[in-house]
Amino acid sequence: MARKKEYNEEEVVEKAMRLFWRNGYESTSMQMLEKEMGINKFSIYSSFGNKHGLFIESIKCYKSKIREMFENFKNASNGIEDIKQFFYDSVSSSFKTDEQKGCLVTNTYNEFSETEDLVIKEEMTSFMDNLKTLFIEKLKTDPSKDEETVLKQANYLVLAKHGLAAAARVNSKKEIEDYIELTFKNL
Amino acid sequence: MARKKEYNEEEVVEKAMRLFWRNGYESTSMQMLEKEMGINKFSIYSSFGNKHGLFIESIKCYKSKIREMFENFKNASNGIEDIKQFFYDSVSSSFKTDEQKGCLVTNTYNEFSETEDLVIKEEMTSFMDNLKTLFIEKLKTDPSKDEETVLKQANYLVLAKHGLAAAARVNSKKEIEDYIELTFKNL
DNA sequence: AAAATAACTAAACATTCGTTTAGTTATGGT
DNA sequence: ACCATAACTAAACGAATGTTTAGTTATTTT
Repeated sequence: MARKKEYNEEEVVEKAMRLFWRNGYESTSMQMLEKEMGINKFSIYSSFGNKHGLFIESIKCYKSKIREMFENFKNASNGIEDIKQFFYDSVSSSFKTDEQKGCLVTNTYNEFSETEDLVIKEEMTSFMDNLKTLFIEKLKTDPSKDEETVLKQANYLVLAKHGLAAAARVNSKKEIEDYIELTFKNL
Repeated sequence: MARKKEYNEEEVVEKAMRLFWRNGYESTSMQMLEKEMGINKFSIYSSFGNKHGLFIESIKCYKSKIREMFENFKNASNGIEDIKQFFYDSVSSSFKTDEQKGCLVTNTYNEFSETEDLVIKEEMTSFMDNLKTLFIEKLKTDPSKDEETVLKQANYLVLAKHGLAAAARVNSKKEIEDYIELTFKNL
């Protein structure tokens, strides 16, 4: 054995994740990552292979960060009201850390949409699919809704979430809240 | 006087605009632009100064392309039904040319959100503000709506349009249509 | 027809990108 | 205590970026 790493991989990945979130993949350079992560380029490369590997790891980090939020959402038992709360939560969390822009998933999907990067693409669509599945689950708690309606409304909510994510920084908090209210008015 | 230009500036700008639309600003290189526009780098630089200048010109081109659509929308006189039609139109136009991804405005706003590029930023917010103004105008045709409701619903529609733009390629046409239906259900 | 000038081509430019390499420092086991 | 080895620093790498320059071609004016 030999010398120990002077940094914690999980910690530096989280820092990278936030930087990627702020700037997107292409606009985040290795120099910026070096500074933000507080470690040398060599260390980044020996820990994560290359920039792409670091990004994948950042996505995984995001995933685990978001898992808790999803878990809470999943375990709640007030149907549509939970979805609504989820909307509010996701907004307030992106207002809380107001450096972050919108939703990492939406941003990343947009940036990689023209590439052939299937790993990234599948990771992103899996995020969206999971969300849709949760919405369906919640909507099903209302027995008066037939299957078609549930699916329709779930798709609607996924798209509404997209709108929220895309506009979370350009619109005011009040506008966002009004939007959520109206979104749930006829569900 | 001397030699004439062998290309039409308007034509090549439109080609540049479509390329920027597909790839975003950063991911579109001068080499790609050279090929797509069909003219030499030198010609691009002598006509538009630099890459940024060409992009500004591309935005102006987009603006004039969209103006017609906006004008039609403005002159229609069926209130909310016109807004709904506008939603369908903007979706079908982005499905028609399925190379284009979502909405140029939303994409650009996302890409430039972290920069200090005020020219671009203002150009983008002006697009959004114009849209909101039109929505307000349409919603006002219903005398039963008070001013607050109109404003609230206009904001709602702007955000819904965002969601549509962000998800126009990842979701199926049917899902998009259902989304539009539900969006207008309680307006 | 010749001179002037603007538009063309293509190569070179400096800079930045992601990545690698060479050399140093620190820590582990024997 | 010493050697092996892993983690560090910093400089260099080639490729790609946006931009400029030098040199050629074509068109207008006199």
